[in-house]
Amino acid sequence: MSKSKLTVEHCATALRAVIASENRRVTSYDVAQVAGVSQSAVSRCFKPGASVSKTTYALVMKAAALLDYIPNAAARSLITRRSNMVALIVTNQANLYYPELLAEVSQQFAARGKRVLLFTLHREADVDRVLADVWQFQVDGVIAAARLSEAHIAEFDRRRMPVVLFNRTLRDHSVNTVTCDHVEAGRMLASRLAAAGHRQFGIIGGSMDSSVASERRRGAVERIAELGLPAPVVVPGDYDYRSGALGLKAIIAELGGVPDAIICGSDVMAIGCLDCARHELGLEVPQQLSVAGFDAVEPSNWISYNLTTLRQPLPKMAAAAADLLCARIDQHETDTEKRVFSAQFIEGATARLTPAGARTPGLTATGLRLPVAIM
Amino acid sequence: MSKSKLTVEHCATALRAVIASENRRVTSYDVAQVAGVSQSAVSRCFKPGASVSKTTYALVMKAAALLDYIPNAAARSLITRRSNMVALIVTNQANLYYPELLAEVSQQFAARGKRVLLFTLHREADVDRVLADVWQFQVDGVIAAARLSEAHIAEFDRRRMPVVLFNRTLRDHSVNTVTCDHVEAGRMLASRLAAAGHRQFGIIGGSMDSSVASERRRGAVERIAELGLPAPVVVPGDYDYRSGALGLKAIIAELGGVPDAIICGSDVMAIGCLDCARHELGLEVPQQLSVAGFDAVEPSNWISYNLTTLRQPLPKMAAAAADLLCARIDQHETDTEKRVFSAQFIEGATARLTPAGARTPGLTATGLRLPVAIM
DNA sequence: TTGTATGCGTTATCAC
DNA sequence: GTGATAACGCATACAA
Repeated sequence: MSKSKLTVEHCATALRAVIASENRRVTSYDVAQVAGVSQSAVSRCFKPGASVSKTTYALVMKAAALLDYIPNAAARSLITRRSNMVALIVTNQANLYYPELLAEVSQQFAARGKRVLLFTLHREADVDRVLADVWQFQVDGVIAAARLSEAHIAEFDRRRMPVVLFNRTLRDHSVNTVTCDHVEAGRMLASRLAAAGHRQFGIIGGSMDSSVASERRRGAVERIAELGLPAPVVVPGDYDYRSGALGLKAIIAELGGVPDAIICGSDVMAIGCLDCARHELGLEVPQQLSVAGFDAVEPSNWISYNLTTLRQPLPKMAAAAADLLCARIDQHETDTEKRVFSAQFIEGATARLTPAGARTPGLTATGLRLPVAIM
Repeated sequence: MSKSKLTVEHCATALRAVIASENRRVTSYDVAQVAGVSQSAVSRCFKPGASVSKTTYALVMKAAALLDYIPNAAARSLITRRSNMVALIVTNQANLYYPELLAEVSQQFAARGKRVLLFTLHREADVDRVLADVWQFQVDGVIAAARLSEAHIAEFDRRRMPVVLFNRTLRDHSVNTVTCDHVEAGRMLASRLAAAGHRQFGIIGGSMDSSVASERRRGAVERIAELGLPAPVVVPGDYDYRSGALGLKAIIAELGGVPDAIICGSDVMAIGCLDCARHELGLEVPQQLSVAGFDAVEPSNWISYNLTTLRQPLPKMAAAAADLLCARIDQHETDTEKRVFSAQFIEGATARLTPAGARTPGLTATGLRLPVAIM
């Protein structure tokens, strides 16, 4: 062990004692002192592409390690005007039904050197308080997976805060969005079911302020009308298991019989509907009733359900959201873009997907058979 | 509209233009200028219990509103040494199987004026990189719901970083923890099942580095031994649906027959086991086989499963974690405390919970009947 | 490549 | 109650 090394280490431990007694943090000045260089040299060593000599760098890193020095992100953000934090605003609902979303978003940003500050809404009314916090914390951008008003979006603009809406759209506003085409998904599902001969549909929607569920419903209703089928019975739902059972019973009551197919605004409701149909009402699914959902959550794939559903490409959507936001933050991109992904159809086994033909006549509520519809 | 008001508003709009042209942020100096007071007066107005006159306060708030001024948390934290952020370190697994956890923790801290910065681990190996970020971002404390080594905990101490371990314990270390008593839960489950006459157990554990699953397993194994029952067959699992089916088959293979009961380290595995037993192997549950899990995740309550399981009081645990951490942060509490909650038994319908008696003889693999065991 | 000097936006300390 | 002034810890323009 060389003499100079000994000196450096002694110096470091002595300084650590001083720092501890003064009850302050280790700063770049401390490192500079131990390393025998200036504070700016230390600063440069922690900046990726800076011009520092090999020897200075080694000295500084040695001293930093001895002192357990780590740059203070708050102080850095003050001058760089970059906090390397992004806000993720998410409703509890989204959190419960897409548990992967948080992890995906978090990792996509981590890979881009940014961390996620979490803002959960338990009620939509909280949005004002939450936004006030978002401004305070100096995040570099926002991923909003919650319902925001036009006024709120306008505030983002006013504060020049980059934002990407996730599965939300806002007409008449140039704002970055990443969405799954829920209208298309609803249409696709209706088409497939109609092609298999279903005529009378029931639809269990989401809560009234959920744009996702309402778009799915709209797509299905549109397509059913285009195909000239009887108007579906539409009942509201609350996105939960119980809603599925309640919705099914409400539809049967209103229709005075069992429909050919039930389209649910989410998998959890579809599973609730399915369990009710099979275990409470004793209906054979899909022989007497087809049931379909949306989202392809994990349980939809379990043997007991094997649900017919549509999958959102969540990992790709999270990556797209991170890309859009980082482009605005780091490359000062100003053009806005709307990235729309298609849902992927999962056949499952809770819906008949081929025409029943003569093999199983009389399954529809109306007793009428539809020729294979054009998809 | 009074003359002075007009002046203030004009002044504000003019200043906003200047600020925009200089491409800088709105600061407390700007507000002070518009309000006609000093910068420190503005600062005081935004500090909850400060001494400011009614009129000054009104002037400042008016000016702040006109300028869309919000205090900069980064600058504040530099001097107060408080960022009002806490880190939540969580594995992807925990995120997937306890989706409520994130929301609960986030809201508990929001209620205490703190925000959650999210750190997800996709591999345990990431922990070093993640911790480096935790230090950088100057969080006030850490909730760790991931496996941390003794060395890592020691680093928390060294950096004087308050930390609460969530569902993790570390022997020989005085550190705040909030846990569910998983050993007790495992024992409780074994007792109940043994009391109902089950003799031969199979256990599907969690992955080998999951303390939660291993504690549950240990509790069950201990209790089974205490009751003098045959040694259970223990196989590892991976916390996922597929592990449940694989585990069941492995147990049957090793045992050369169907055991009386399977205890799974998590609900998801229990559900996988259940589906395999019923739909692949054609076993009647619970008549031919009892299956139990842990966690009481939402699907465990669905009609198709109605699982016998144990619930962790997650909301209370999240609140306790927030309390402990905030006490250390805000009241500089130095004593450490371990808060242990009991799991709540959920009867469900996938396990026989009363002695079979003479009604259904010969159900056990060994054909022997156990007298009601002492709980 | 390196060191000096300055500013980021706030809170805290002190006189007044 | 109010206003000047000094930190907080870092990055950067500039001179050397």
